Amino acid sequence: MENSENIEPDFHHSEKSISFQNDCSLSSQKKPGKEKIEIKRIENKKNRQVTFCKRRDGLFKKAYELCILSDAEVALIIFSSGGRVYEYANNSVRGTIDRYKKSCLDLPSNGSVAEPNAAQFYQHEATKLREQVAYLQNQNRQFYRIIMGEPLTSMPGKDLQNLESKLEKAISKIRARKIELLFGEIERMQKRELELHNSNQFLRAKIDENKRAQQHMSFTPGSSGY
Amino acid sequence: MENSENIEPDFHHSEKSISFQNDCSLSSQKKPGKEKIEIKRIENKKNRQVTFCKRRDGLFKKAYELCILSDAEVALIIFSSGGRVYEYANNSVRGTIDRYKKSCLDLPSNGSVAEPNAAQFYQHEATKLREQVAYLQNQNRQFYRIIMGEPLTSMPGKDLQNLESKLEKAISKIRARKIELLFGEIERMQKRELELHNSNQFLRAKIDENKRAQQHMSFTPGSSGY
DNA sequence: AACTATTTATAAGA
DNA sequence: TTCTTATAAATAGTT
Repeated sequence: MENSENIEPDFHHSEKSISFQNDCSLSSQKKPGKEKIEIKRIENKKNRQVTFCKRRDGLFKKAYELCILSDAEVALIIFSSGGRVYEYANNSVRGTIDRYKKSCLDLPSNGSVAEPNAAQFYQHEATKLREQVAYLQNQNRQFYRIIMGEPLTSMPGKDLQNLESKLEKAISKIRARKIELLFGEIERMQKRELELHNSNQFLRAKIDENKRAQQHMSFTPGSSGY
Repeated sequence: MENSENIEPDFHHSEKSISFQNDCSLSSQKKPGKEKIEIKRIENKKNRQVTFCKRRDGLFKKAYELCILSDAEVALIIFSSGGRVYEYANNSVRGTIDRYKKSCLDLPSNGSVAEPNAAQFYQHEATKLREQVAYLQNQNRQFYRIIMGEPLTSMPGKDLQNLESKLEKAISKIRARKIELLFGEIERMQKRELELHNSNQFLRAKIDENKRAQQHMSFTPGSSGY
């Protein structure tokens, strides 16, 4: 289509790899971009829909592979933003949901809780949610303390260690990101410099042209001769 | 990561491209293997377990991204081959299952609802708690993202700077606290040492006393002394 | 739907 | 368990 590359598609990869050793500055605009995206809601409706389909299928495939490779049981329910439902299960969605409910309610003393009633289920869920709330509140408090400068008394040594390493990682990440931004800035400036240089040359040429024109004028005022 | 290839790209890739034209039998074992696998049950138990964990996490991540990008609602239930349950949902597993049931129009998990009032009560409570969880999760979002390793794209440079310094302070604080704890420990140990020392002296005194008493005894046997 | 440059996931090794 | 690294797989933007 666009290039002669198509003649030998088998060597596509070796050809591609050669491009790794070269600086891309000359050819960076040759190929259309397929870029990293950040994980946030896609505003364009069409794109969102397309991405939904692609990633939904990808997710189903991964779920399938997990089942086969690891001998697991999976149920996956997806509602699109338009409200349509898609499902995957290696056994059956319903069966896996039932197993899930049982696993939530299972009591070691009771051999078979055939069909736990709804009240028990919601009660259990409420308990879980309360735990989650407690956890989140605690985390929130910790965050607040750390950032806002309250003392760290009462935190066990092991948690401190854990937190320290997490923060270290966060800082590394921040620094990497800053460097990335700096490089972006440099690139932008280089581009701008090039633009200015070009426009400069253009202007100089223009000026020279004007000068020459004026010289002609002064040598041959009012005349159209050589 | 990708740039690290630049160290010896020529060697690496020329070898690879040669392998296109040659039989691989001589060099196929040169590189440590990271190979394509076929999708079938992994027989080695350890490998199966490791693969399960990795792919489970990958699946959760993909599910999360699908939710955010495409504004979808997802519930994902996984049972490992060992029978442990893992779940992911952007809202709540239970809520999404309920929605799923409704969308199927005939998936009553329980034919007869034994205690509708109790169930309603807990369901209401669960709903409230879910709201609270959502609120707290939102409140914690920044912290969670940073600490749990989500990307920092989209954060302006100034915020990054700010965050970095806050985390730096937090780390200093953590280290100070750790040192404090260490000093506390040392102090405790010093105190303990002193106690032991004192008790030691006391015991020595006691022993000396006993010795002297025995010497007196041996000098004046059968006598009550003075 | 198909293509492909990139990014992301991950199998194996340390 | 966590990190690394080579490779396979997924996918974003185009056509």
